Amino acid sequence: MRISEVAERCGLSISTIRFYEKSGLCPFVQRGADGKRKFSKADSDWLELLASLRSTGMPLEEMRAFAELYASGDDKIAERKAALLAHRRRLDDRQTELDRCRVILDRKLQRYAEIMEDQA
Amino acid sequence: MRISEVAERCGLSISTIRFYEKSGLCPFVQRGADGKRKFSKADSDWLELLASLRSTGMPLEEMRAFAELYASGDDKIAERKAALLAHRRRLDDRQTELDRCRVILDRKLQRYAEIMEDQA
DNA sequence: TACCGACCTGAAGCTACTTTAGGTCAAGCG
DNA sequence: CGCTTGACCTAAAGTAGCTTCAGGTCGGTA
Repeated sequence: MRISEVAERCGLSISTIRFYEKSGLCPFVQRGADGKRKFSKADSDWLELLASLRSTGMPLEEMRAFAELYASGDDKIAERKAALLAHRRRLDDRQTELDRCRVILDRKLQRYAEIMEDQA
Repeated sequence: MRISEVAERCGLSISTIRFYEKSGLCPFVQRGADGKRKFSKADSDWLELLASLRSTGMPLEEMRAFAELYASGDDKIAERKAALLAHRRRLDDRQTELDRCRVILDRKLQRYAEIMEDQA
């Protein structure tokens, strides 16, 4: 698969994919004789997972550690699961924060609506 | 109110508050004769609102524009409401993305659980 | 043959902070 | 009284996570 296709699939930009490779988040991506990256289905899936971890706030450093576990195969499954469970909790925190902000925002919008009512 | 109290209340760090002031997000904060910032209740509330906008992804540039509307008082209420409504939609997008990532994460955790089952 | 589009690299630029270095001032203590 | 401590101040440098830019290599097409 070409880099543009993978970008399309996983929702990361082409430069972000290159940046991730350079940062050691997917060091296993192959190259063709022409020097271009060749992505397998597994590579694409991995980048999609990375994208969803990143977009919910996992730091690159932690993703790099996770990538290393991933690279050393199924005997690190327990550690990989632990890493994702830790992130799962962070996701719940995000949800809480999102709800909290929604309340603040909606209250403010309500107040604005009332002021505009009075002005009319 | 001292800067440390405001930081406590609104959940921003002291340096972030100073940085926000320098960036024009709260140019109205008063100073004492000693040069120290003196925050009113309104200042604190404003920073709390900023914090919740920021933590749900509003860019500083947009916050700065919002701060300008805020500074010019109640005749800009309609525009302020429009800005918050636009952000409200962004918040919904975040929610959608969060849900999407939760599904991916939970599916992955499920897979790991199965693999560990097989290994046992 | 000349150009186009998709890829490549390294380096600089950008956003939103955080950290550091160095300084002021009031309060408390021996 | 001098000394330290702690909370504040500033300007500047550092950091994370990208994005953009400048410049170069291909394979295919008019």
